[in-house]
Amino acid sequence: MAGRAGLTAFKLTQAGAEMADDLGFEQVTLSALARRFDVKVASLYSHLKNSEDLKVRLALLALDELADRAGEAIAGRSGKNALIALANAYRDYAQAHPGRFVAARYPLSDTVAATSSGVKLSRMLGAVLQAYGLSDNEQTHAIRFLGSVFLGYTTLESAGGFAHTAVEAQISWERTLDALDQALRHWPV
Amino acid sequence: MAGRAGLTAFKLTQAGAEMADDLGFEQVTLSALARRFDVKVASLYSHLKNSEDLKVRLALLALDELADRAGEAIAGRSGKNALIALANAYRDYAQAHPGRFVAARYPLSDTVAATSSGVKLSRMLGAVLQAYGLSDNEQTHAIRFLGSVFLGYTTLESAGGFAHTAVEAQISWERTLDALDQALRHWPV
DNA sequence: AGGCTATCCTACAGCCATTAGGTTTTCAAT
DNA sequence: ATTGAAAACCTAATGGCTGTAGGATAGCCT
Repeated sequence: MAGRAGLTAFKLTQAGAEMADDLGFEQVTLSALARRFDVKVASLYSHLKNSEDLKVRLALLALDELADRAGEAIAGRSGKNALIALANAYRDYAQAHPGRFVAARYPLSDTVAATSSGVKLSRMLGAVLQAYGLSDNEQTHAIRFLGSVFLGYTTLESAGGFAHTAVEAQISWERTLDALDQALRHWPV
Repeated sequence: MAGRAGLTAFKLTQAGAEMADDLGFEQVTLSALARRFDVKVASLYSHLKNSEDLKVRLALLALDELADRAGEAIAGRSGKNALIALANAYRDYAQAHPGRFVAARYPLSDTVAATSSGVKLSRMLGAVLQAYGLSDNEQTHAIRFLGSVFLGYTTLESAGGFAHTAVEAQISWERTLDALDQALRHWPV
């Protein structure tokens, strides 16, 4: 026997995130995680409340990482440049970490969601929108609009929804960003 | 004993769709379905290949229904009116049938997807876009853009993503549609 | 050294999916 | 009306996953 595995909730979450990217979010089970650490499943319950707990941790990790990248992307930029940088960070993350990206959409309770990096992300969208000079209420509408486009586009793309047409996805993405900028500059009061 | 249940793949799919809307797509299991028909699980295998088969059938059913409603919505309309009608049909369906709406996003194989009503839906988007006079290539980009917005917005809304701000979701939706129309009318060549 | 505590274990129970192979109902053809 | 095959449904068994209860043990602290 080679001593203890030295498990932590964090290590488990980290490993789960890697598994999610490699095998898919739905393949991340406590059983698979236990196999990976050469440990019995029951042992995981010392570190995780249950399998739901693991999924929530994965969601929070993904939101954290996503918010970090978004923050770096918009640093020192504003206006359309900031918009493009944030959008690309979002899309790049989804492509580099498909499993984590699915995890980021795992439904969280209201209280957990309120303390997640999801709100950070939402505030960053607001920061990017500053340059477009909208009122507070309109900014909220615009944040929802932006969030919808980012989520929808990356979801469709990562699900292979664009793979069947010969038309380049990269161009579609550029058009999408241009269209967004256009819509924001002429926001329908 | 009260005779046979008279199962069919269609009846099972129908019941599964109702269960999805009532309890959530992920709660639709062969076991639950068997309980509902007061039948043993193994009996279902005479009608369904396996549980994956059931999920695919649910996805196809949902895409079918969605395409039907979208088709009715745009009949006799064009331009922004058609866009709004299609968008509302999409959103209404997602709200009325949350479980089916999740099912509609269940990943399909390329060959199955190609024969699904998803392509119908995509062609309807193209039809709506006719009024905006885009080239063939640009229309493909615009279809992806529209699909992204519809999917993203309804996903966020049905996941309760807009419930925390006091700002009305209905207004956000109207702004979103106006913004879409704006972007399409001034499509970035 | 002794003891505490976190860590990890065995054992068990429950739910779900799937397969193999048997029984019963239905229905069409005699 | 009988029969015989196909369809519908069943029992039984396997294996994977989650979760709980309670026991053993390693590492650390005094």
